[in-house]
Amino acid sequence: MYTAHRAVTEAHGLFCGIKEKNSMSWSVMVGGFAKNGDCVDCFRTFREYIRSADHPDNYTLPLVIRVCRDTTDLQMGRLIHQIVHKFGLHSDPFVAAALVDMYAKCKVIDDAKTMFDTMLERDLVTWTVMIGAQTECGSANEALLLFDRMQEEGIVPDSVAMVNVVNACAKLGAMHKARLVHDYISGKKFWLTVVLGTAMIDMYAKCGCVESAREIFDRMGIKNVVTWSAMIAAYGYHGRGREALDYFSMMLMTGMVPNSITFVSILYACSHSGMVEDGLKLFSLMQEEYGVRPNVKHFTCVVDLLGRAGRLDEASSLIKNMAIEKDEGLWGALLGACRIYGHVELAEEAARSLLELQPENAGHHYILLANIYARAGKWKDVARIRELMTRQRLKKVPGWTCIEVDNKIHQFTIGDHSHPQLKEIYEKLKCLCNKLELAGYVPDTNYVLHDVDEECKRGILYTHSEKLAITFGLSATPEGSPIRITKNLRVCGDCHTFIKYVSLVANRLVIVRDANRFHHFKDGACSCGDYW
DNA sequence: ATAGGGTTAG
Repeated sequence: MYTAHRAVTEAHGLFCGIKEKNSMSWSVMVGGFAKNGDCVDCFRTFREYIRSADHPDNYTLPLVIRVCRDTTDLQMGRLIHQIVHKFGLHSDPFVAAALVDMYAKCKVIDDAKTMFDTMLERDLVTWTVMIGAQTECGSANEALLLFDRMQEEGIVPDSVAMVNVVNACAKLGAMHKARLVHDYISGKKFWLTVVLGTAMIDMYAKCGCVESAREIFDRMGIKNVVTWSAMIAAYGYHGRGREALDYFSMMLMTGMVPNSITFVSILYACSHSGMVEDGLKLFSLMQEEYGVRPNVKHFTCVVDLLGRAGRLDEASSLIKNMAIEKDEGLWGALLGACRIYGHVELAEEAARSLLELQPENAGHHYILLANIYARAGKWKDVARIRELMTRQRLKKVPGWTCIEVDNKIHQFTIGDHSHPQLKEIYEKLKCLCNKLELAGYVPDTNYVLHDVDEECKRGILYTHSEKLAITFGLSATPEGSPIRITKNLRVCGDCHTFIKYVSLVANRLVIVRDANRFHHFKDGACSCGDYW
């Protein structure tokens, strides 16, 4: 009773008074601490339990494993896995599912997979956890294959399982697959819970179709703050700031209280649509009316907002005066703005602060800085940066682009020649470029940082994965149908121009999902207003 | 009076 009311101190008092504790009393106490978020007390009680009992039971173990998951304490997780082994409980489906989930959330997919593969009996939850694990660790494609395998083995999914499948589609941005999954959900008459509905909104939005996302939204009887935030975010990253603001007002009118994430979504929406004043107003409203303390993400949105509008000094002083810890994304936003406006000095300052944080994708930031130097014609500095990168063995993350054709996903990666039609595609791309150039396209070799001649630079631009994917898409899909591509990095300026001309010359709608947002290309223009 | 899986940003 006490643990149910989060009165864990009282519960512990009573617990200490019990002379002969059985496994049930231990598990209630451990679970009580776990529910309350007291991970130190939870682990301590668990240790006492192990010491006093002959062996731990399979009720208590999942509880502590879950705490390891929530705190991503892999070390503790592995220790508990050893205990599980020692007592031969690794084939218990409850314990095993908890372990798989813990490994996945700690991003060690190999251990999750080994655990899953060696299990004797897998039930719905175990499969669901593993499907989620693959998505979590960046193999959404694998997740969808697992879902097929699960069905082959006769396991019938429920709505929680479907949330994980829907998430995999969202991560992939695979529209055909999304439609198939949607049909499946409708056909099997799953109860459209708030969570499943919200996940589907997110899926459609991330597959590039806000309209379908909205249809789901409209049909949902019950919506929570997450549902509204997902819809607002969707309009935001599709560059439809006006509608994001409309939905935000509607949300307030229904009496729904926005949270910290809602404000990140709406601020982000403002920045992507260049609605500076609206964004700044919301930033103060958030603090004054809703008592939401701005975190580093909110500040990043505002820096982005100011930076894109060219108000670099305000952005930079906002960063200087803020009282919370600065992170990679924050400085990255400032650096990005410097790139747009060619502000070399501020870029150097941002890059210096950024690199002090020893970021994981240092290579990316160096490249951004090198881009800024290149634009300013400072080739010596470009060379210096490249040398630094070589010395530190920093590599550029290889760019890839995916396109879904006939329910199959084709991936194009720089330097990867595995696509069977690649030679043909290169020929077609050359031919396409000729047409585009006749229409006015001029390749922008400023985006090539290698110190080679103009002709070589043009050659390098040819290999950009989005160009290959689009060329392939043009011939592999019916005339007039939209082309949807997903890529892992941001579109380069030259490819952005290239795609504009494709939409004009081939008369196609091209929808690009990049690392940050969506671009809808139509009749030679892009929805981002060349601002990304 | 005890156990494992789910949604929004970046």
